[in-house]
Amino acid sequence: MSDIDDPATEPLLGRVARRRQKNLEALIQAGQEVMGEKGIDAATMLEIADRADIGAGTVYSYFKSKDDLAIAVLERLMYDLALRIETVTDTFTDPAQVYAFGIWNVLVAATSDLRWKQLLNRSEVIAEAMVRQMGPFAMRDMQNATRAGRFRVTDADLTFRMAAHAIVGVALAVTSGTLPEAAIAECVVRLLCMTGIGLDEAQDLAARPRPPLPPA
Amino acid sequence: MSDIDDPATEPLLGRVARRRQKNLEALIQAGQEVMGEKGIDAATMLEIADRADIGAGTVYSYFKSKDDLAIAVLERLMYDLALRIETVTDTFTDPAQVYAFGIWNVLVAATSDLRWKQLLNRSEVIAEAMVRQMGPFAMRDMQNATRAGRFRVTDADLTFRMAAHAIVGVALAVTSGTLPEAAIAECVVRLLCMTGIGLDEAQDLAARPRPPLPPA
DNA sequence: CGTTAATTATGAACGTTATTCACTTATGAG
DNA sequence: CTCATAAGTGAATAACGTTCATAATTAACG
Repeated sequence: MSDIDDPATEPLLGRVARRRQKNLEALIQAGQEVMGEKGIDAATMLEIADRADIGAGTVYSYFKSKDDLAIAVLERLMYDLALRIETVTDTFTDPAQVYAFGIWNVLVAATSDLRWKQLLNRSEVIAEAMVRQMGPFAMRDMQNATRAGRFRVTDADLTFRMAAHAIVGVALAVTSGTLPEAAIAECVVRLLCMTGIGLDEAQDLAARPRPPLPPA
Repeated sequence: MSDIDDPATEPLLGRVARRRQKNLEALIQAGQEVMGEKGIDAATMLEIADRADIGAGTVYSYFKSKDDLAIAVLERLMYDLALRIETVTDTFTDPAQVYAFGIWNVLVAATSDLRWKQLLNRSEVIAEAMVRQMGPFAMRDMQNATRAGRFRVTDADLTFRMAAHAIVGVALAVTSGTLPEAAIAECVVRLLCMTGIGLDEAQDLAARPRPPLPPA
């Protein structure tokens, strides 16, 4: 109690912090696996904890609740996809096409990736994760396109939030067979319409070729 | 076993059928109350059964599961609102305005009716109920407006499904304070854009006066 | 090194709640 | 009145998220 310097949390960043980081990653990874296999509700905290090789109670020192963990899992999924999309779109010249390419690929991922299918049943959670993680990218693209005179977006936040929920809804309908796969293309067109670009231009945008995404 | 006529289920419609009908109504009513007060998840089957004056186990002879009951509750809510909207719109002459008025009022109900707020947290359930109960009305309106040359909708089912999910998403954001009340108007504009009508006409449509709905 | 205070991990125990089921009650036909 | 069937009942069950008393680990300090 005599030391003058009080570095507070500085010396705490040793083995503990490293293990904590590893455990956190293991938990998100395990959560993604189990929830992706059985769905969020059917996934049990015990199985996730086991697969992450962590005690059942310990999970709660990383996440406040099961929903909290689910949010982290989904946000990770969204962020990873956003980055993969980004690697392709930063070669595009038309800002409107950047946005179009983005939502198209999100829709494709949501309907084809097995992991996503199980997660769609908690629409509000997955849509919220999408807004938080992909929103910044999407809003930037919409604003760029608006500045370039392509889109006419006044509230990018609202517009993308609407798009995110619509995407989840359509993905849900497609994976459950209520809507055909072909609906994806039309969905993209309609989401582009929401930006104020007009139907004809939207169809034109949606018809552009789409380079493949880099592998996950 | 001698009677020639075999009306099958005809004689069964006596006291039993009447009680069954009453119980069903009581259950949906009680479900609406309790779920509207505490949310779907926090509502317990026991409280709902009690309030409907029905044994806890008996509920399962009316609904396969809690989710099933929630779906029935939400579909009832949607259908009632659809009918109330209908009483106003059947005096309209512009078919595009009929659709615009409808989505606007759904959005208003979702953000102002206390009961709805608690239910929004199960987005996919409420959106699905909306599609099932209001979809037929909305699709008819969109198709009318398309025939009249106002909208340019090719897949009304898809378009309204997207709208329903977007509405729920926006309502969720407004009630949670993430979006301001003013977002409702802009949301309506963007949903109208999805019909292919173009931004300017959409804004014009959204600015039209809206007669009040009849009381519930 | 050994000691110690504090932080983190553990998994058994808890409480809650949707659902089931053995049993009772009500109904309508003969 | 009697019986067979359908409907109702609520206590018992099972499952799972979460908590908590205890144990292990850590890093600073003498």
